[in-house]
Amino acid sequence: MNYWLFKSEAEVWSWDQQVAKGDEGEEWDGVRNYQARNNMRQMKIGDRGFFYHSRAEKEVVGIVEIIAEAHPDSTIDDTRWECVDIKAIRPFQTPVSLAMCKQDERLKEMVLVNNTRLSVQPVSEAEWKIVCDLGNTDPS
DNA sequence: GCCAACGTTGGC
DNA sequence: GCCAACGTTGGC
Repeated sequence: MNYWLFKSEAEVWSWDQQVAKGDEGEEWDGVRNYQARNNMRQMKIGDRGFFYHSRAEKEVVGIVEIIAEAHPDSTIDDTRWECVDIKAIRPFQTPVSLAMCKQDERLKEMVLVNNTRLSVQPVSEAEWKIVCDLGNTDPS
């Protein structure tokens, strides 16, 4: 299984909205960046991801699961752009802030810390466990 | 609200 | 194919 991280501004698409979608989940649409899209193309059903609120909160707030692999983005008439579908699995007991990640020596290689502009990123298994641990949250 | 970093566009 | 100009993201 692979691990990922999805960024969203809470004003645009929040964790609460994702949770409200339940098991049906929702398209992760609107990505207009090739690196982010390429990451989504590598996702498999059952992969897990962090849900991160950028800009205002800057913290990991929940865990999601990939429920549909890359398909054309329904919000644009341009075949270049694809997206996956995700559903909420569980919220973080304690949100893990960007500042916490930056302070943790073990996370200094994390894409979140080093490439702030990438909106869909890979997370290593070790990083996954560390962040879940920091958030007192079940990593499974 | 500002601005640095980055990605994309388009003229040449 | 290069690179300047521009637009957007996201941390601070």
